[in-house]
Amino acid sequence: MTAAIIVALPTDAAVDYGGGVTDCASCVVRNRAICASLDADELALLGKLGRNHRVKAGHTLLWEGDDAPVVANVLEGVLKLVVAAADGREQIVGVVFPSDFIGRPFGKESPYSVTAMTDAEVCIFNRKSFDDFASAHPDLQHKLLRRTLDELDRARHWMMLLGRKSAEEKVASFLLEMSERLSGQGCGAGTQSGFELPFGRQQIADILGLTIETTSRQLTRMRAEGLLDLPSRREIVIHDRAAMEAIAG
Amino acid sequence: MTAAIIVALPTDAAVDYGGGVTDCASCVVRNRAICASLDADELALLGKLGRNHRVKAGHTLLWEGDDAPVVANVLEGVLKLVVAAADGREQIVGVVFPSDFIGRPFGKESPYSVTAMTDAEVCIFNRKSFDDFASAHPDLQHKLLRRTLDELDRARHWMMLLGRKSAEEKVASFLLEMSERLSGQGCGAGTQSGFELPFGRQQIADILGLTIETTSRQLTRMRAEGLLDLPSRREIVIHDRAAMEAIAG
DNA sequence: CGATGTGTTGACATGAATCAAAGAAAGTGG
DNA sequence: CCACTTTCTTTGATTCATGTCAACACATCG
Repeated sequence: MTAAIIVALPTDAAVDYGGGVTDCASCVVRNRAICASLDADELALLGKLGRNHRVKAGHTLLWEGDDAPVVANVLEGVLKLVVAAADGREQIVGVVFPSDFIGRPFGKESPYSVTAMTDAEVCIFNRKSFDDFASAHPDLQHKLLRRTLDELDRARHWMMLLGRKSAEEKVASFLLEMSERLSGQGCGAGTQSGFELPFGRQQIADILGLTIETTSRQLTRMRAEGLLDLPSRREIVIHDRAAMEAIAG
Repeated sequence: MTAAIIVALPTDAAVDYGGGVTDCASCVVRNRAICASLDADELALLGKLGRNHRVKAGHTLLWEGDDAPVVANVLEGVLKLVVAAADGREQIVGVVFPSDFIGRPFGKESPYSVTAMTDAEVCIFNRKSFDDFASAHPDLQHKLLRRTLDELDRARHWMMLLGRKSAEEKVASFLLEMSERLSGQGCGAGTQSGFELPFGRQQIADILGLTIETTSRQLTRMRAEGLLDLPSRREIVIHDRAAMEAIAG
């Protein structure tokens, strides 16, 4: 199955936490990330602590259980938060997009792994420095609190899906949520009926707590029923949104 | 005086948000709840905003989807956070104990219902007043942030359980977590091997994303295998903790 | 072109849900 | 304290959704 994950260990040399110096003023997520709470002076200060850093698709930024030395803002790309069992089973517990925050402030170790699903760019901070900075800047902390509360709501909502929904309902819910979150990305207005997923079947399965086969079958069936189209491996076009919502429950 | 803060909630007339005036200085959770971040003066201020309130077992304090007019600290008892589907399926997405915080600060509506599983006592705040107070008190907000981050970690960990674990693993994980959280309660040191659950089989099932029958069968089987004892409906005695941990995965 | 990773499809096995009924406990009222 | 009801739990028989195993199809890429 997913042997790769078990093999790779903290030795992964691809992760050094250096990277380019940050210029916050011109940052693409300046107004959407938690940094939006800061004025020019504060931003300059924080900028000194941050380092831009590229992560290739498939590479892991933070390892579950490791001391988590960094937190970061996502500038570009999509990353997944993964909890794994000893035997290799994986559950994706979160997916983060540009302007989202990653890492565990005020905590010793990372409760999950963070892995890039696409090539990504993140703005990294040493955790300790960030913690100190945050403690001194209530507005930043307020933003972080709001974000964390939103994430918690999302996680709990997802718990309902994982614990109580059928495979069909899971897939429908997933497609609807993704169409929303992905369209939030490209500045285009409203929800799009067609979109490109940043992940493959196995990863959808890991998000939904299903196997890749069940996931594939559900998608095929939905296509057969005219609910959607699958123009290519990662593209989805939802035809009948209302029906999809009815199924999602 | 006890100005009813808000009223009118669906069906359940037992909920009015009046209740006794709060005396924070002598509060049982003074040093464990988020209030621990406040000094005497601040506490007095917050105390004016709070009202003690009793909730009978089975009664609901907050309804999913409703405007959430209040937040609260738990003083005594155990409450559940529930997300329900239209057809009645329920998933318990959180269980809160004394000194825990409930409600959704800085948010419009409650993303889940909050229902007492035992007779409970809570210290209630009008949400708006609390939001304002919190915004003016960074230390309080910091505590709240830490708590929320912890809750998020716990929720994500639970997602792994819901999405990927077998019924047997779920029950074992549940028993271990409960034995820890419940012993955290009574000031007794360390984890206890025997404890009394504050909920029945159906509720365990709703926490684990199982049916009541499967839950019951797993417990019976574990007893048959000598892993545990079930002295009464709600009592659990874990005999072989190591084996239980091995099963939990 | 073979080689490799990824997705689809089929046949089959199985864990958990469902349906049904019987037992235990816990209330209730006499 | 005893019948009686109600609620909760256990147990059994059966079904069904999803997992598992296996083969194949389809891209993509040296």
